[in-house]
Formats: sequence, structure tokens, C-alpha cells
Amino acid sequence: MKTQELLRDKKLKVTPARIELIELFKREKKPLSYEDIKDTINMDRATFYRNMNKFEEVGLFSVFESNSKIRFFEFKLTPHAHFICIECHSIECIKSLDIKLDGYEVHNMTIKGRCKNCTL
Amino acid sequence: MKTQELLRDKKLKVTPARIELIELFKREKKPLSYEDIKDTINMDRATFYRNMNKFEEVGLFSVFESNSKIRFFEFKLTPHAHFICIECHSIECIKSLDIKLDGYEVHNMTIKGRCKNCTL
DNA sequence: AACTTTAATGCAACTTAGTCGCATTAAATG
DNA sequence: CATTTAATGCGACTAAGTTGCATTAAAGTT
Ligand SMILES: [Mn+2]
Ligand SMILES: [Mn+2]
Ligand SMILES: [Zn+2]
Ligand SMILES: [Zn+2]
Repeated sequence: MKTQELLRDKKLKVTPARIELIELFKREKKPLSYEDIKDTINMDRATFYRNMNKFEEVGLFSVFESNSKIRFFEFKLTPHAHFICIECHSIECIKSLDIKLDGYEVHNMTIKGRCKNCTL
Repeated sequence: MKTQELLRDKKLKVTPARIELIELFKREKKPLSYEDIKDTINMDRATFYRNMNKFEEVGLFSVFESNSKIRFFEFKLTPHAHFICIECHSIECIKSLDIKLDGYEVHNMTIKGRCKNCTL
């Protein structure tokens, strides 16, 4: 779906900052933090966070916290889990798990542990 | 296992603060934040966090971040997932899921979404 | 039991991801 | 184009968690 439609659909104003963010995350296809992209984006920190919070609210993005209080954002295509390594701090998308919980509305899931490289 | 043994086993010094923390979390049997217990424990904030970090390192506790950067600690009996509601912010232990990932060492898991009460 | 080593504690200062207030600017609607 | 309403930038702020340092208390040793 086109970025502008996406925004109109959610009744959000179409602004350069929002287009920039959505296009960037559509391209990257992986979770990124503010720190990761602050030098490549063209907007204030507050604008970044305000927009990402809104994107999460309306369901365009999923958000999760890594080890140590850093927030990661990902454009929501197909819902899937994320594995966060406590050793090397890498984050992997885990598409093989399909989590269902009766009665609950599952938005996203994170698994913490040691990744393949770090479980020697 | 007795608290003192538990500590000796992990080669941690047996101190009043550590005993207090472990006994408290053994009793409560659920994830708690510093905020939750600061008024009932008898130690400095720094001591609390230093000990909890150590407890996680040695595998006595599992730790996860809720919505919004607050860290929750739980005495590790049987590993299980936690459901965090984005609406009412409640945290539920989900014992029915048993997550295995080949090659990975899974420590803990959090699921975000709407809980039974909040999915009207 | 005293002696020594090493790690734990309290306190205050610090760090830092994220938020907020406010004045300014720019979308949307007609 | 005029009006309304929401988004932006900026700086100040918040608060969870950390760190440095002097002090105290475990644990091991004589
Ligand atoms: Mn992913
Ligand atoms: Mn639990
Ligand atoms: Zn790893
Ligand atoms: Zn709920």
C-alpha cells in the first residue's frame, strides 16, 4: 500500500516527516532504534518519537524494548516474533513462530536468550 | 532450595539485602518493578538494581521491560512467557506456552497486546 | 578471635532515552 | 484564500537506572 494512502487511511496528516519515516522503515524491513537512524533522518527527536508513538497507536508499527531500555520500531507487515540476544545484543526476526492465545489480541512478541552464534 | 544455599551455589556473598530480595520474590511469585516494592524493602535503590542485575546474570531471576521502559523482575522457577496489556498495563504469567527454538537458548519471552478484559 | 582480602552497601551525582510546553509552521477542508 | 487543526522544532524537563567513592561487612586464613 502506498505511503500516502496508508496515512490517510489512519486519518493522519500526510507530512514530509511521516513519509520519510514510513518509507525508510519499509525499505529497511527490520527493527531500528532512534539511535540507529538519527543521522539519516531529517527531523527533530521529538518529532520522531511523537510520530512513532502515533504509528504504534494506529497499528502501523510494532514497538518493543530491547535489553536495556532502548526502544525498537518496525514497520508492521506480517506479525512475527523477535529474538534479542543477551550476549551480542543482536535482534533477529523469527518468522517461524505463530503465536495464538485464546481471548488475547496478540500484537507482538519478544524472546530473550542466547542466539545461535552465542550458544557456542 | 534454601535462599542461603541458592546464593552460595552461585558464589554470591550472603547479605541481608540479598536474602530480603530473594525471599520477597519467592513469596510474591510474580514480576515486580522497583517502584512496586521500594517502600517495603530496606535498601538503597542502587543496591536493589545492582543485586537484581547480578541475579539475572547468574540465572536466578528473569527480567523484562514492560511497555514504557520499566523493568520487571521475577524469581525464576519454571520459565514461562508474560503477557503485557497495552491497554490496562497488566502483566500476566502465561504458563501454557512452551517455546522452543532450535539452536537458540531461550531465557524468557514477552507478548504484547490486549488482554482478555481489554478485548471487549 | 583477630587479620586480611574482597565484595557489598549507601549516598549523591550523573546519564540518557524519551517526553512536554510553547511558539511557529504547515496540512486539510471548503 | 481563509480558517481550523494538527505537526514541528527547540529547549527544558523527567525519571529509570547507573556509577564513583568512601565506608562497611562477608568470607577465608592464620
Ligand atoms: Mn521483525
Ligand atoms: Mn511470570
Ligand atoms: Zn548473540
Ligand atoms: Zn488489559
